[in-house]
This record gives sequence, structure tokens and C-alpha cells, in this order.
Amino acid sequence: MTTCYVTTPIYYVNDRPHIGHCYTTLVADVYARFQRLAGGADVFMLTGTDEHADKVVTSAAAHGTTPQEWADRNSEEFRRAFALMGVAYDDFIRTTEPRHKVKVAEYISALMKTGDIYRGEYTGWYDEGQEEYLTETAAKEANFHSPINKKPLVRRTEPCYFFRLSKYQERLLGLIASDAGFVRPDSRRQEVLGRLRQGLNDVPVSRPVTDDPATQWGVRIPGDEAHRVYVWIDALFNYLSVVDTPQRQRLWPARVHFLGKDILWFHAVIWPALLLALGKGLPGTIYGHGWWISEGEKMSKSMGNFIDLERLRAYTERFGLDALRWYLATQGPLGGGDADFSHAKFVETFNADLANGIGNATSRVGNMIDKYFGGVLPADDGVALVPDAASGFDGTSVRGTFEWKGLCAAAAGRVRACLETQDLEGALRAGTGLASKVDLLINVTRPFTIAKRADAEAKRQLGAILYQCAEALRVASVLLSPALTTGMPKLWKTWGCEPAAGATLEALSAFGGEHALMPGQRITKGEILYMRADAAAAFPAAGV
RNA sequence: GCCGAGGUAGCUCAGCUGGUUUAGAGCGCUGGAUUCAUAACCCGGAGGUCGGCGGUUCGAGUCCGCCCCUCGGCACCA
Repeated sequence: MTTCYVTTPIYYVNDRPHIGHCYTTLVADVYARFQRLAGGADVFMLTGTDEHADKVVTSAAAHGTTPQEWADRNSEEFRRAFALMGVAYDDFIRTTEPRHKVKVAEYISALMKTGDIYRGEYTGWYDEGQEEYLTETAAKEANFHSPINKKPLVRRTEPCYFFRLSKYQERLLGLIASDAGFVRPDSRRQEVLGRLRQGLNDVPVSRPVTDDPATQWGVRIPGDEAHRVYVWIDALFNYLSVVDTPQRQRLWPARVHFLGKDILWFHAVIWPALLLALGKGLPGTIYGHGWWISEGEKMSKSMGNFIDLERLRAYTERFGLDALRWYLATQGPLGGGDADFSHAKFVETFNADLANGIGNATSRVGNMIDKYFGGVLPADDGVALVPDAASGFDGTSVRGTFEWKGLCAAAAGRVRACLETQDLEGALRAGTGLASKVDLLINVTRPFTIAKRADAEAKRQLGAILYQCAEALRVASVLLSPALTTGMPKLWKTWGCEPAAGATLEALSAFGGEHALMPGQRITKGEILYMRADAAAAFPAAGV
């Protein structure tokens, strides 16, 4: 069985969870759910927290607690955030866990053995007051004086461990240039290629351990207690450390790493180089998505317009979790640019796709089955369907135009194709497309008009139409379920069509196939799945 | 400064290696039709000099040059 290992970055535990963290994690979740739905692969989704930064120690001290307790507390916030988003991860890694730290030390040792990590010297501009180095640029801008206490910076050299990144330049260049899917989206791939061509320097992978407690946090360089693994390197290894066990080895290499564009360089260049050095397989895709902006403005703490957890929670409470997941998944910055989180657009999207789309379609079909057949699903006996004269139908035959077996198979095919490129919106459109088609069939055949006739032929037509509508919507609901984790299960319950576990995408979406709705089964009307929202209604949390 | 992406209907965007005649989709807006449904669904419309100028060509959003604008990356980020 093939595997599909999906990851999010591990999040900096000093941050408060916000839309950025939630978005990346949701994308991974929807993608993983789609893959589980697709069947045939062993899907595993990982997220977690990055806890070895110096600031974790200082923040903990500032809050009168220990680094570990501080990390425990904040890591829990991320779990809560992802629970709010309805994310179903398979594991949650924390870099302070022994299972991770042990592996990091092993990897570093292995790389020291091969010479890919070597002891060298770092020279830079040191601010003695702040006990930190400034970058060449920052030092120059400060006129080589401390920006804090104004004392002159000193040129300082100290031992440091480096990773021989330069050695992998050509291989990485060849890899990224030849494999269009390795770094996505393509605009990011171009950026990486451009920067790669400018050359690579070896990168420091350690930082010194001093008397300062903040420097004593993290993983030590094996065999040299005076140095610890630079937190970024420590963090990158999480993807491997979690599955580097006898039971989980099969999961490597990862199918896709989802991350924000800010950390693309580490993931697209340094990480693959580390893996090459370790002799490990390379991930299939490094996906660097863009940012969310808020109501057209860049989000910033100073502006106070950050879309935080409270704001997201307000959206789920007002419009439902599905509404939020749908908006993020279909309108998000998965492509090259950034995306705008705007209240008006949120409501428009919710109304157009969920309320007026799948929600309304299931409502009208469920209602007609209830009204005309007492809630018992009729059969399609193959009777000829006649278009209503007033509908303006211009096809040659109704059954030819609404050839559901083919339409549903095509929809499933489209989902699979979209998954190849992590195109979540495209995959979800396969489902909304089917729902739209159902609306069309109703308009063309007008079952509510046929229902006014008393003859047997009318009853047969009515049954055929409604069966087709219901069964097509069943397929649509399956295809939409990776995003709509609340509403679709609700529908399945009232319609009695919970998808069988373990079935493949093709089997579940086969119209009239083995998982089809059965004539004679109960179709309960059920409650309205997505109530249309008023875009003009005040929404305090949106700041409008 | 260097590298890259992009500027197409109110909004978000499709338009691959130039020629399916009057440049498309979705949403929004508007007119109509309809009532099974959540004022939903369906049909039609509104007409955007395809950033600007010049060029190549029988013919260019689609190629070339210059210019304007937006955005992203980089400037050895210990």
C-alpha cells in the first residue's frame, strides 16, 4: 500500500494561534481527508509545535514559570485551535519530546560522521550588551554601534558547527529545475531557483551554550556540550523524527509539506539538502502558500487587525464551522499571491456555495421526496424524461444531458487530478458542480409540475427525477465532505447514506453503484444545512 | 541595487507553444421566468481601448523593445 504523509510546519510555541497557523493546518487537513477519501493510501497527517527557541526561556521566566511548563501551556493552545478548526491530525509532535530530541542528536551525529556537519568558526558583529550578533546589514545600518546601548560593536569569532550546504547546490538546482512539482506553487519555485543560482554558503547549525539559561535550552551537539543545535535545524527534523521508527518508517518520504512562504527557503533548500546528506528520500512536494490579509490590509499587531482565534471562533459560531473551513479552503492563498479575508466576501462565498448551492439543493430534493413520496426514496425505472416546455431546455434528451454515471465518474476523476497538484478549490468544485447540475435537472424537468398530474406515467417520471437528484447529491456530498465536516455527515444521517469506511473515491462516487441510495429507503427531510446569511448584518468581530 | 511574478468586466481570476468568427468563467449587480426550496434555483443583460507607447506579422491579451504601476524574494538574516 502506498503512503501519503502530510505535514504542517511545527508552530513557534511563543506565538498565539491565529489565522495563519489555522490556515496551513486546515489545508493539510482537507488535503489529508481527501486522500483518505481517495483510498488506496496509508494517510498520515502531522502537526505540532516548535519549542526550543531562546525566547521560550525568557518568556517563561517573565511569566514566572519554567520553559517546559510554558511550552506545555502554549502548545496546548495550538491543539485547541486545531480542534476548533475540526482538524483531524494523526500525531502532534513537540520538539521538547524525547522521541524527537533523541533523533535530532542521531541525525547530527550521522552528519558529523560523514563530514556534512563540521566544526568551523563564525565571525560577525557582536553586540556585547545584548549578547547577540547583528547581521552584516543590520550592523552597517547601525553604523557598527549597538542600536541599544550605542557602544561599538566588536568583531568576534567563535567556534560553530556548519552544515555543508554548498555541496548540494548543483543537486538541488537540478532537482528543482527538473521536477516542476517539487516546489509549489510555481512562482515560489522560480524564486528558489533564482536564489539557488546565486550560490549557496554553508550554514551554521549550532549556537553556543553559555551561562545564560536561555542558551541552555534545546538539543546539545553530540560530543560537544558547549554547543546546541540551532533551533531551525532542530525544528526541520521533526518531519523525519516522528516517522523514523520501525512502525512508521513506511511513511517516509512525505508526500507533501505544507508551509507558509516565509519559511520556504528552509524547506525547499536546506531541508532537502539535509535529507540528501542523510541519505533519506526526498518529499514529493514542498508547498509554500501565501498570506492572508485582513479587509485589504496587511495584518499586524500594531494595526490590531490580526485575525486571531477569537475572531475565527466568532465566525464558526455565527456561520458554522463548515462556513469557515469552506472559505479558507476555497478562497485561501494557496496560489502565488496573498488572499483577503473580508467579511463581505466571506458571507458571499458562504451564501453562493453552501446556502444557495449544496444546502438549497439538498433541501429542495429532500422536501420533494417528503412531499410526493412520504419520505421514501422512489426508484428510477428508466422511464423517458421530458423537458418542460417552459424551461428552455435545448438539449436533445434529458437523460443524455444528465448522464449521471459519467458526470459522477468525471467529478471523481477531477478530484483525483486536483489532488495531484494540491488544488483544493478545484477538487471541491467537483462537488459543487454536481449540485449545480441537480438544480438544472430540476429546472428542466420541473418535478413540482409533474406532481400535479395524477397519472401513473407522471409518478414514474417524478420518481426517476427525484431518485437521480438524490443520488447525485449523495455523490456531491461525499466529494465535499473533506471540507464540510459538519454538514455532510448531518445529511448522511438524515438520508441514511453514511459512506462506507475503506471504500475508494471511485466506488463511493459511482452513481447507482454499490454505495448508492436504495429505492425504498427513508429520506428524512432534515434541518436546513446552511441557512442563508445576511451580508449586511452587523458583525462586531469583523470590525464593520 | 539584483532576481522573479503580475497588471484582462465592480470583485476574484481563466485564457498552453500568436489566427474556433462579435475576448471568457464564477461572484456581485440588473431585467425576466418560476415556486419544490433557504427572496433560493433557472434564463437573459449589462459591454472590459485585455497597464501605456512603439515594433514584428496577412493577423497579437497571446511574440519583441521601451516606459508606468503592483507584489514577492534576495542583499551573505548569528
